[in-house]
Amino acid sequence: MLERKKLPNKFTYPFVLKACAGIGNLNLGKSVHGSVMKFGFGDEVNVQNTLVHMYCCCRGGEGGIEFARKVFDEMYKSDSVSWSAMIGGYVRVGRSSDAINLFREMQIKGVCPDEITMVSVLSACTGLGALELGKWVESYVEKERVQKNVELSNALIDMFAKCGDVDKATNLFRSMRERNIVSWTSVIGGLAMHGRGVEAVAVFEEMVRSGVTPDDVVFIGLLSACSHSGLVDKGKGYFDSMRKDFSIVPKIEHYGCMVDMLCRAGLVKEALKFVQEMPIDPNPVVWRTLINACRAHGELKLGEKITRQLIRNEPMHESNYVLLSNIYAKMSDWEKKTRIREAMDMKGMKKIPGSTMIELDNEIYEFVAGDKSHAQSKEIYEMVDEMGKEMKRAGYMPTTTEVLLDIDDEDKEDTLNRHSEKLAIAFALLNTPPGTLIRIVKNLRVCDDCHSASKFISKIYNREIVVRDRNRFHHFKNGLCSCRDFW
DNA sequence: TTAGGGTTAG
Repeated sequence: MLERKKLPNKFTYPFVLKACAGIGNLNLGKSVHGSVMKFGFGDEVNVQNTLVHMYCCCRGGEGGIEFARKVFDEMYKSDSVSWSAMIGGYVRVGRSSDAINLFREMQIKGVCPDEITMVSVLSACTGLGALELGKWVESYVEKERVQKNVELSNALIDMFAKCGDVDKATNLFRSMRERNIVSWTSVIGGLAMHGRGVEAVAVFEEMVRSGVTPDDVVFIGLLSACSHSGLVDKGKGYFDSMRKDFSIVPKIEHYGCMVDMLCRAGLVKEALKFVQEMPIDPNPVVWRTLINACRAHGELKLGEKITRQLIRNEPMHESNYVLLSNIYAKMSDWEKKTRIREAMDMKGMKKIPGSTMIELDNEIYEFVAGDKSHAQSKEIYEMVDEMGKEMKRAGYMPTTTEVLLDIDDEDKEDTLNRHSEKLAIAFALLNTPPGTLIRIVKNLRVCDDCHSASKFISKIYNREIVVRDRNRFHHFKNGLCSCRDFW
């Protein structure tokens, strides 16, 4: 009897391509794409949509996102699924601006977005830290009556929290009729980022009381909340409770939170002991947390030793060199610092340039250190000078040990004044009415000097300044910061 | 009976 050969049909490929997406192997995906063409399913919109999604999920070589865009651009007919797949793809690889631009194109083309599209667009706003844009998306959802399901509400909570308006995030959470563990996690994590640990703990307790079983992710948010608010004893208690009361085995992220918690509290030695006694291997993130604490709390020799070991294990990770360079700067050991710089140059590594973003009148402005590209550049630098004078009159001392260059103090001060954060604040002071809140978003952590300067500026100019840095928020008000100088 | 989405340390 002849064996009947089964041929793939148009329902087969979405399955297979989805599996490829899960594996994330570009070459495998390409070969399935070849098969799609061979069997004549290259014009099926459903198959094309999954191809776009598959390529968006693939790494390797030059990355799959450009292949995805090629398939997407060549589609004869596209629907909201195609656009969502492509927009979501950009978000996943961190290309939030491209995601937003594609959404604008979608509107011009007249393709109607649905709730899934809007979730990705909100994630893009979150990635950029663009609150005004996020608010616009929210009003669009209301106006166009996009179905507001749990996922979309969760995306809104996350967006508001990570774009700086955690009160709005909390209110939204309160108004939800149906919540799931992600909703709770988003609001707890959001409060954590803003240093509102006591409230985060209260929300967690409320969650448990209401019968929702915590998972490992919500514990990351909870422990990070304790860490950012200096609640060391509470944090230790919850860490033990994970295993004891909820049978959750702590993962490296939970250990990371504990190390961070001890470090922020200045308990560097205890943190080191904790790391040495951990039942799982510490990863580079844990070591870097410890190293940064060594620098901040003056344990410079210990920090140097750990960093040297880390560089031996991870020689191509640039932030390790930056950490070591920061330690030498604090030791005022310019010779060793220069050698680190040279080692980085030889390996072709560069420090990531710091940048600061600010939204004004529906535009996004970005500043880098020493930026002269802005039309208002002259006024901005005049404003920076004026700010410097006012701050000094109020008692501000530039933190010149932060500057990683072997130059004299006056030049160091000039370098500090050109930090992107100060340029963005000057720009905001020039262009917004007195008393208005200033929101800025940084790609790196805020430096000691900008942190100190922001406190002075909030008082002198009577402005609340909300800064999102790489890890968390700082709310500067009347000369104080919500992080209570733990960061 | 197929395709796109939300939370995760520093």
